[in-house]
Amino acid sequence: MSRRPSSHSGALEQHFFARDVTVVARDLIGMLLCRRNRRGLTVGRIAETEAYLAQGDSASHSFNGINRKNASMFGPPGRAYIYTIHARQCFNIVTELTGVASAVLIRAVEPMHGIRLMEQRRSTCIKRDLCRGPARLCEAFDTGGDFDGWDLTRQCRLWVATDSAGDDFRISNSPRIGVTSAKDARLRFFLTGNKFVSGPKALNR
DNA sequence: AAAACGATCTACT
DNA sequence: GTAGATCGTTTTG
Repeated sequence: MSRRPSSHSGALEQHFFARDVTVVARDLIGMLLCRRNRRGLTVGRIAETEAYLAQGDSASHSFNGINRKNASMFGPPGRAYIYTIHARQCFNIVTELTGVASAVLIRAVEPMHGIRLMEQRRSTCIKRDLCRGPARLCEAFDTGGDFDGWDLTRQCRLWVATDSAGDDFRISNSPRIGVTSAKDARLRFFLTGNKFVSGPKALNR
């Protein structure tokens, strides 16, 4: 029978996120992004991430210091940082110690559960396009700007969970993790050969 | 007040 | 693979 991931996959705790941002970005590959509200439960396996460093990363929103918009990046690890661009949302997870403004952008997840709900939110039935891309997955999971600063370790409404053995969402094949250095010291991580990643660059590796 | 700029997406070849 | 759409925020005059 179908088992609920909330009963077998515990939410990641704060100490998981209180580590080097590139390590967290890599370790998040294969973890589960979970969202629950009155409409139901949606779960996706994290397929692509990107690390934004606290130091020397001109592409990071924290590069020019704290302001009203990016304040969550300077807060405790394990919180959400949600940014709006092109009238769309991007979902980040704050890492390292409080005051160290690093974060991991979730670029793509593989739909695992609640696909019907994702299809409704996204207005498409093309599974590959449901959660491929940072703004698309935000729409599929209905993670609006309200979640900026949200504590993702509480296992409530929106959280990140381990892919613990025995539940319905276990990774069947050992994921091969690809790494590519990008400009401005950014780092991307993704499952090689996974079709649920956001761009052709990742697909080709 | 106007223009330029994005951590993007869709549609189409 | 890429042209065109998109719109809030920042920069410019």
